[in-house]
Amino acid sequence: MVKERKLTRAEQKAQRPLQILDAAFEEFVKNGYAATRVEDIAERVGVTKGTVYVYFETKELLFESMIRHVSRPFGEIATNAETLVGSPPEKLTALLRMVYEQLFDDRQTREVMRLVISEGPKFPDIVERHERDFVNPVIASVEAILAEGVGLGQFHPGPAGFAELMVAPIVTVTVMRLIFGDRREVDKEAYIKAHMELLLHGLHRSAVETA
Amino acid sequence: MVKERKLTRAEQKAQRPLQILDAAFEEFVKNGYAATRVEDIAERVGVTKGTVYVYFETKELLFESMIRHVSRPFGEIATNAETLVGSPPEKLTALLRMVYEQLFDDRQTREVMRLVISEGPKFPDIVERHERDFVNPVIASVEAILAEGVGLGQFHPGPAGFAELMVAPIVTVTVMRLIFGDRREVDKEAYIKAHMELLLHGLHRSAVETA
Amino acid sequence: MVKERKLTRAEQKAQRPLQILDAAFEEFVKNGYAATRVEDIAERVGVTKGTVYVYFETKELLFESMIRHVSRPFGEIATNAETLVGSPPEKLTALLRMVYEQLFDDRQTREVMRLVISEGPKFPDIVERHERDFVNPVIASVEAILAEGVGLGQFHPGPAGFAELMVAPIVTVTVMRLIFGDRREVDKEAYIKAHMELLLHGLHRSAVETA
Amino acid sequence: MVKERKLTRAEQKAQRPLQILDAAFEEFVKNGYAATRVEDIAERVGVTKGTVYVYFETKELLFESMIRHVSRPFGEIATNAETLVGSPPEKLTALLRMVYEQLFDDRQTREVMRLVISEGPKFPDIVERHERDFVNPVIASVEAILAEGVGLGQFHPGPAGFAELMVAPIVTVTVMRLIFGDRREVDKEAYIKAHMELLLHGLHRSAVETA
DNA sequence: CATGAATGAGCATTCATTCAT
DNA sequence: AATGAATGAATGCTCATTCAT
Repeated sequence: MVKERKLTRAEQKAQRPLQILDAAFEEFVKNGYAATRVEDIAERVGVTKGTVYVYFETKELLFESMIRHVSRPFGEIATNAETLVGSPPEKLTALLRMVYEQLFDDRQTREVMRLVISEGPKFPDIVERHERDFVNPVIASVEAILAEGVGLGQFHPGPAGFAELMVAPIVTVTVMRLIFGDRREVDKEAYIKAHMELLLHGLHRSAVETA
Repeated sequence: MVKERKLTRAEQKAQRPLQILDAAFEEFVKNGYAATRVEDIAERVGVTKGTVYVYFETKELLFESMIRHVSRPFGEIATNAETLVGSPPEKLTALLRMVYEQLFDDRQTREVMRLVISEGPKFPDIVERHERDFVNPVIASVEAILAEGVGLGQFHPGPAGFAELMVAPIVTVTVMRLIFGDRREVDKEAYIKAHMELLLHGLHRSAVETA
Repeated sequence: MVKERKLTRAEQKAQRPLQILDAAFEEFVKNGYAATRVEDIAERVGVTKGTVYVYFETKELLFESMIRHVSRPFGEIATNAETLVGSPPEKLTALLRMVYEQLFDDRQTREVMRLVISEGPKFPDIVERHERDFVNPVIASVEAILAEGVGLGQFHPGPAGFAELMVAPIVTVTVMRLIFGDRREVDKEAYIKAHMELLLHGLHRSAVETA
Repeated sequence: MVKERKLTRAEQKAQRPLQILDAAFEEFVKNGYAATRVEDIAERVGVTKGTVYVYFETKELLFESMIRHVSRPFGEIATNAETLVGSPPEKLTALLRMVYEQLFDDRQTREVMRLVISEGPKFPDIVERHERDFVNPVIASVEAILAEGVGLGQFHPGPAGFAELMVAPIVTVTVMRLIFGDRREVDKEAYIKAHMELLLHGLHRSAVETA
């Protein structure tokens, strides 16, 4: 309220599309594409249906714009991955922490994942975008570190062949959060610690023990 | 077509609900709950809209019945887990193979997972069922083996504290299959092998090497 | 239950149409023509929809048959009216008591009146029947007595010109019963007494007093 | 048509609900609640189905609104009754003339009576409203005059105990008009005159004669 | 006769979209 | 830009009616 006073008319108008996109995110996440009413999105912003159509031609385009809108931060991971320092295990640990933050902690990214799963068949574009902007960069970053580790003789080439395995615990805990919400809480730090131990040392005691 | 002649009225009638459930599965999977038309389900069976309502009172009940219908095989895993023999690593490997078959290979279970993710917020019942009939049994079976391994001094208590970590690669590859379909094919056997190696030995070479 | 044992198959079958008509009466009265489901009528008899169609071609014909069925006793009044004895006031009193019994006390006749009012526009036949079998005979009987009374110099020709006036209190209390059910109970005997006094003596005290 | 040009959007909009209510009255009267199609109401106004739903959430609410709409003038009788002057017989006569105008002459009120009779079981609210706004005020007004007449020694306490008896001829002729329409025309003035004579003097000649 | 599965026309209601103001 | 009245196509659901068994 106080802030809004500061905005000029012009600024406020410039905000409209963004407000609509944010409202659209909430509604589409709550109900899915088909079950969401344009009117509910408008209501959430405090405008009428017609206004939404001033900025977005159709509900489909609004949906796609919204996905693009909330997908913005995705690309950063790849960039940041390049700045990591330390040994491969250290870099891997650091990178995976970034993925936890991005995928598990960030509600928007998490819910985009739900929408990609549920609306993907109807909106191939968002699947492609998700692959290009999120999956591929993450996989590439992980692979780079794995390759380095293998090159240095620190990582086994076997499990290192599938970057997906490294991020799987993150994907899984995220999916469970999508499905069960708060009903199945996890001790995040303990989970991450166990995840890292598993990655680096495996379950087998003899292996580590003798090290 | 030829077969149909053989069916008596009574037989045909007994088939109807099953035919409708199967058709409903296909349509709900393709479009999601809201975007699926009862008429399309009927058409797929070769009957008219009204016939669907002879067997299912509402679209919602049809959806829930369909989920129950295709969720039948879930319980078996827990039962079979108890019959496993061998060392904990062997049993774990065998169990995870069963999960691969159930979750990754079986289209119905895979698609139920999609529906649980997308329609869960609207159908809390299917989330509960999925937790009770699938997630919990699998987790419990894995935990039993992990506990045994820890008890025998073969498994580290650290990573063994989270059964989710063991199945995470399966969940992840399944989710990716849901999202990307055939676009991102994986060499399943190589993936499973890497998965098992990772679980048992970890990435770290020194560990294994020195063993 | 016990009674039914006595019925032979044949007898029971002969009953079917009557049972259906009775059930139809209840349902049509409860919901009106349009809002009544043939299935509910069948259910009330303990048969299925199809059975109703064995005996009645359409819902409309069933409705009309039902009206005819429950309208049976109407004609009797006219017959009985002719057997009345006594002075015109005595005969009028006796006749009106018969109308009270027929119209106000008898649930079937009362409810037929409701149906004539509500479904008359759609079923002109039942209006005609009601006029011919009920209204006209009653009016004619009243008129005959009034004419006799006027002829004998006992009744004023003025009010005696409208037989409707004599039965109006009965019609009115019946309509109120249809509308208000038990919510507005009347002391029937007191009402009839007041009705008769009004008819014969009017409200005006001077008139009676000086008599 | 010509007029419409003159209406501004705003004016037209303000008219819409009223137009719809009027159209609804005609259709509901013609067919009853269940057999009336919202689309026919819309068509009568010259708009489409959807427009009706802009103003009325459901068919039921439209029906109830319509009843309220056409029941507006009911309350006036009670108010006007208080302004009557003259002797009790004069006041009674004047009051009953008002009831004739309201109930018998006014098509809307007459048809509301039909709807109360036919739809009352499904819409208890309209029965209550009819009782509160129409029946009770009329009865109360009549009773006040009767009480006054009895108090002045001009009316017999017997028949004066039931106000319903005084209005019964009006109710009856109205019901007959509902049922038979124009088929059974009455000489209204002669009927009213006979009605009044009956009320005040009764049928019995001796009574009046000797007065 | 009786059944009940199947039909299909019908209807209430919803909602994305348009457009005059 | 913003509104919101109006549209009309769509869709869930109902129910009178039919007919093979």
